[in-house]
Amino acid sequence: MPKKTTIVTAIPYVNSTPHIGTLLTDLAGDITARYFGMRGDDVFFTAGTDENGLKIKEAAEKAGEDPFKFTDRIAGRFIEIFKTFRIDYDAFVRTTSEQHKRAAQELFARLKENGYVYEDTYEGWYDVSTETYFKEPELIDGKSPDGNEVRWMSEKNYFFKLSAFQDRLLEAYRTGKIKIVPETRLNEVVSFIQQGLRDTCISRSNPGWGIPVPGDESQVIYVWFDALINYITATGWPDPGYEEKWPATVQWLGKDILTRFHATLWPAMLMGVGLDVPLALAAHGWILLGGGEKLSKSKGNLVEPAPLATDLAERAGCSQELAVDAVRYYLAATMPFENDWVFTYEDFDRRYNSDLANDIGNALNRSLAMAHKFVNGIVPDAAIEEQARAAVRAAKGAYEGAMNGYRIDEAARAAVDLVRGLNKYIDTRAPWTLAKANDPALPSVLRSMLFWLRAAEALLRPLSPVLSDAIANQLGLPPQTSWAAILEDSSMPAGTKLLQPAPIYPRLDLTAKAAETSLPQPPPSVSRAPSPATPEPGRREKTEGGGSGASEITIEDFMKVQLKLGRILEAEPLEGSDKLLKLQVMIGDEKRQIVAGIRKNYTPEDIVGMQVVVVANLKPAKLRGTESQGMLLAAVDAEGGAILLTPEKEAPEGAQVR
RNA sequence: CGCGGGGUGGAGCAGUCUGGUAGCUCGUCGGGCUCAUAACCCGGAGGUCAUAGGUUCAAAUCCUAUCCCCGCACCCA
Repeated sequence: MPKKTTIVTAIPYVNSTPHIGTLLTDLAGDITARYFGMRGDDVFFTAGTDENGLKIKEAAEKAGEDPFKFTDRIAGRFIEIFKTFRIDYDAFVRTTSEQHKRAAQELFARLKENGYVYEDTYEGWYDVSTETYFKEPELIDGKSPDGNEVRWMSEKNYFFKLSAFQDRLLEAYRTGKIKIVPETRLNEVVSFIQQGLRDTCISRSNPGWGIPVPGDESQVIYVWFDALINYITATGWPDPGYEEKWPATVQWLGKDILTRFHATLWPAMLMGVGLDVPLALAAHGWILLGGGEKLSKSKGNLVEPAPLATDLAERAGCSQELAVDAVRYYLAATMPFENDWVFTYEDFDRRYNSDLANDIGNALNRSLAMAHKFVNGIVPDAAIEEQARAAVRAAKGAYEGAMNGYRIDEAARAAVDLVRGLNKYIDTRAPWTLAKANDPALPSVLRSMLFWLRAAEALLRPLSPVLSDAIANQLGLPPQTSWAAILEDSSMPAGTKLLQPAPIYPRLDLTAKAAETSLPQPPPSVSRAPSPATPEPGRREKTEGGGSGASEITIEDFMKVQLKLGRILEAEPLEGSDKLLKLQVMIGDEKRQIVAGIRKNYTPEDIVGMQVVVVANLKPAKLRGTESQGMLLAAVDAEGGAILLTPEKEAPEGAQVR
């Protein structure tokens, strides 16, 4: 009987755009699910979207949309991102679904039956935009502490007796019944609980959006309370059969929602209805932008994952699918736990080159090249050297240890370290020297190298499945999906016909100049909102240290960029790419070939004859093997598509733009 | 004394619980190799481990004090 493993992920609130931080939680879940799946567990992996709450209703109204349409649309965006990034969940719970509504109401009703829910009157100044009550002394000039309008509310609400669970929760943490990852956060949780838990209000007056309190249509279940329930909705609860899938083996979430919600309220809710608590709560940190600022939906300073991948695909010349896996790898390798991680495009590029293109790509490339040169591309029937076996065993062990503690960053490191070890091994054993000397050890060394690569393919697979597929493919084998097979000779069978090596991840040109100019403010940067005009007092400006694009530039800097007006003469799709168009653009009397990633929104017919703004002094770059002598300016829409900038009226060609 | 996290070579981190020659990746300098994607391998330079005291044969690690940074309504991973 395979082991049952349930992995659940915190669900994002659908009031805005998904970004790389949103993805982190689900990616962690997906990687965990893939890993345990390879180990042979019967994995159940869930994701979802949080769609209730007054805030959603208001966001919908603001957008002039019916809330159902609005949530469909936004949830669709998240689902799209998850699909693009191969978040391969088994169940997806939208909290507006009937199934969830039923589970939430049932749980509420049972808690009430068990005496953990009571009614009381809640009075205070209510800030609608944040759905928070304030007490009189907390108000500033009759407004909420952050300046929102408040209104006096006095309403009957339902309360959850959280206080009754204090001892049981402490017990669960002291005995390790619920494990917290990383362990450092355990202190935080315990000290929070020890400070004393207060009963929490779990309903709001019904605004016509949300899940009604069972038996009292005047109230809806508080959005946080309802959202947590999604984890058991996914298992089919309260219908029989859910026992197979609950409790969760691990729940993934961000560190911000650990203490107050997932480590206290949620287990208490489960205890209140006699359900098991999750075995582990894994809380990752945040990915911050260059200035150390938190990525936040409300601040709008987002790095969106899809454009990040698209941009990489174009700059590096790899497929979109592989670029997605590069982003997956990057996020996995830098997954923050104890500390937050500062994201910069420079760091992203560096990591891509060093780990993916250089270490992994080159190891595969040189190994295959040698196998073709020395043994005709057929895996020789020779013993695998003990050194190779030992290296694989060690890496596998390190990886398992990391994953047991849900340390995805460490697992990623174990995988790349294995490949680094291979590069050392190759240099030490120098097959090219053995070949010259007709040394009989040559076939063994070659098979060892290939065996080593095969193991790396397996270790990388949970992180970057498409990359692993590509490696397997070049090795002439089906994907290695069995964890147990990693150490077996048969994982790299003698007689296997190897394919010709071909770069999976072409290197990015990161010469100093290239980093500044041809690193075109990648699309995502456009969505980085300008920082507030007046920096918050007390917040230090961190612009030094090669900080990312957030820093200010002088007019001189800007003037270095030569923008000119051009007209598109010809346009045709670029072979081998579904994003790129090859354009011939007239800039005054100069004709330029420009490759642009605009195919998502434009067909060649659309744009021939159009006037566009061209960066004229951009260092030429090769995209998909075709030279591009400039770039077009475009705005980026929510889906990462480009919207070309064009003059408001016909302007002289070749004109300066400033 | 509100709670919590952090300050380690140019950058990003590990090491701190269980004191014992300061480690990794990137960058940089030099060398090697030529199988390979100007990649790969080896070596060097560069750190008084925030500061000041203390414990100890020995402190990045333990203790005390101080300074600085970052979170901590809601939302957000």
